[in-house]
Amino acid sequence: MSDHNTTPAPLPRPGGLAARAAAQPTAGYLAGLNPEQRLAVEATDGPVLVLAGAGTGKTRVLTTRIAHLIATNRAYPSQILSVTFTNKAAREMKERIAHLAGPVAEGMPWLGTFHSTSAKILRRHAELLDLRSDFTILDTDDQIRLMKQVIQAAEIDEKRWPGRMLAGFIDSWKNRGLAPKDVPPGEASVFANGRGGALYHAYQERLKTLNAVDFGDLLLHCLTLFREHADVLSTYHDRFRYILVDEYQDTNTAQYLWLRLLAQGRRNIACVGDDDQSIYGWRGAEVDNILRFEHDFPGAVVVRLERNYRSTGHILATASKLIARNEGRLGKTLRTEDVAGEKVTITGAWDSQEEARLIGDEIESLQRDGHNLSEIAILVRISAQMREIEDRFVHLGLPYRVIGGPRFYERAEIRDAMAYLRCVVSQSDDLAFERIVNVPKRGLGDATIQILHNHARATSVSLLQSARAIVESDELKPKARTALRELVEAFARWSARAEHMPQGELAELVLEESGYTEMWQKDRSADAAGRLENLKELVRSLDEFPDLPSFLEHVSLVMDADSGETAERVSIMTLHGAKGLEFDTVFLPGWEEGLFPNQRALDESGRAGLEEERRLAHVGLTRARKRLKLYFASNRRIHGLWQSSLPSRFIDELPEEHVEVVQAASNYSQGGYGASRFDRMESFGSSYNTPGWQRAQENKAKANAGGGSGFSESGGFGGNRQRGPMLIEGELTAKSSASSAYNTGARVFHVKFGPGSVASVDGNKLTVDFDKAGRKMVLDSFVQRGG
DNA sequence: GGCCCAGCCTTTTTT
DNA sequence: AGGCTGGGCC
Repeated sequence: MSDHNTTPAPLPRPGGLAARAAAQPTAGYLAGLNPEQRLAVEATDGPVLVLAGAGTGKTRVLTTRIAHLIATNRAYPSQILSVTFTNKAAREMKERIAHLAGPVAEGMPWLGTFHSTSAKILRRHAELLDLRSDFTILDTDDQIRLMKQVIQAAEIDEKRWPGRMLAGFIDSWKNRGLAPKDVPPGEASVFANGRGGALYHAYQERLKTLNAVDFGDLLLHCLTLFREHADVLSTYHDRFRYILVDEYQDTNTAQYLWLRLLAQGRRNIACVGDDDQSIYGWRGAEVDNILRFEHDFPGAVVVRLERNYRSTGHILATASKLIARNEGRLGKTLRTEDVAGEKVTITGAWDSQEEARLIGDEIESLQRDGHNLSEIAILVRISAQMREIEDRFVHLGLPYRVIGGPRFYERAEIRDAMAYLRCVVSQSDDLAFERIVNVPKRGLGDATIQILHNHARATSVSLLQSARAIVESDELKPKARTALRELVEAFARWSARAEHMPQGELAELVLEESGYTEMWQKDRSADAAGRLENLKELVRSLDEFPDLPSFLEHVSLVMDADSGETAERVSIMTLHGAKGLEFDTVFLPGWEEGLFPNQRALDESGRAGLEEERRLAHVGLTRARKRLKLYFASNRRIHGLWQSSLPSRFIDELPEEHVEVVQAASNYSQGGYGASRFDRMESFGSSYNTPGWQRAQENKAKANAGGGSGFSESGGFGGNRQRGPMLIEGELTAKSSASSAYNTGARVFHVKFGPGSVASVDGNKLTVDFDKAGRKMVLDSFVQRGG
């Protein structure tokens, strides 16, 4: 261990727990750890990297380490910063610490995700970043809507340059810790013919006006805070005696910088991860962070956990052999003391429907043998694969559950309801207001919203405030005006009620009075009932929170609702979704070239993409405890078209001695390509005679001839620039003529009503006698002098 | 302003 | 094939 670590300052004893630990030289919580695990727990000071292979007790090490820090008096629970990626992981850790160390875990205020921890820090120092401490956190949906507005305001063709694409660029910049000014000019110009950087800038300005941040900002603003306010950073250095990081291989650059700034203080940082399970490169994770750890944190202790407690011999050997093909890895050799168990099976099917049939049959037979359905999982590469499997299971009456999919809080009805509540809480949440202003339909369409926007922008107020002013005028037609007035009055009423009413009850009232519930009650579509059910569930969950704002914070950051359902069902999920889970029996369908490894990953990231796909395969294989069953189909429908496909190269990479090729015993199979294929896997082709195989070969030849090497040589966005550069400056702040007070008798011009004379003035409201339209009440921001 | 049709695009997913 | 978006028409 490095010698330059500061010994932690002595702490007052946090009571009974410490006393207990001091009394017993070998504390109970250390019992049962293997030597490596124990080292990982007891190497408390200085940087530590724990390379924890699949199933080697990673979470156990993390939680025991925390218990150890507390029990040996090294830190209070509140002095330990512990970050995870997902809420699920954070929740699980909390539970396990509570189990180990008792209720002290309740006092771990700094155990959370990168994002929730960042949000907590930002709320304390919001003013240093030009934000109010009640800033809103936008989700992806809000983000994209805002991007669209920014793009439109810049008069860029939104068809050519969609908001979602800009969101992608900005997201990846934020993942790399780049503020608008830091984006390399070359990259910034990639979007919208050179205007990407300006749009990023404009987007950030809009966020600031809205007092809002997006997910990326949570980290980015923290970086700014830490860098520009050394005094603030040093208070966190004092506070966080120990830092722990879960799934370190998934950190992106921004998170890495965030950690490094915080770890500068005491250098007590322990990162746990597995480079072989890094599967989020496509969203900015840098495997390099873990590969470079010893370089970044000199003197680091590296502990390898290689004893696998999960899988039987054949399964583990298969997974190890596969992942050994990767070059960019730190290298671990997993071993088990478990029995060899069943060999891994590989089954070839004629097509994806037969594949689904075979899996269904296999599961039914397992079920007959008394296996628990909740110990069976089917892991697919892409969600689209789920459908055929689900169809088959429905047909068989086999209970299943799809994990992942659209999350509760992402459903439209929940987001609508949330938008209502956000407006009740905050007068200035324009995005929320815009979302629900015409839901249910009130006859307030684009035209009305445009008027609201114009006034809001001209007078620097929020949309809701703007609406309040406009209903006092004749700007809108009577119908729209009445509708808007009702809405404005309703919000005033609800906000007043919010003070004293339990939030569940309030939500119910809002949904009722706004007509939102009624809208779904009247809806004849099949899922309307489910949506109403979801709304009820939302109202129920609201009451679990002390107040509305804390509920809203929870929803923005903890966007998952664990249904907690434990009924006996087969689980179907993506390989990504399966990380961290384990099952007795795992089915892995779709091991075909193009699907897995996924062609797009190969096209976009080349060799690195292939290695990531292989890691994904490794994750899939290591989810199984006792039984592992791989499948490939010779024909699969992709985007509606039947395509023939070759078995995945990953199948060829599996060790023969641990794998058994199963003959698909179905009538639909055209022959026994399965069994023989594996025998001759080194020499593709020649002796195969089944139609499927021949088709596959033809297809392969065609693909090769067609220049489908997969690697695009261009790297260019050049070529298709058609429009010249446009003006960028000032597009977002189109202030209308600076209007202040008009005097009685002044001549004014109104776009809709034409010329007229001011009859009287009341603040920003003018009564004007229009030459043609007669007497109208208008807002001064809508008229110009003259006429 | 609202409804209906046509065309588009399709990985993986968290916060 | 299918779900969503955008545009055009009433």
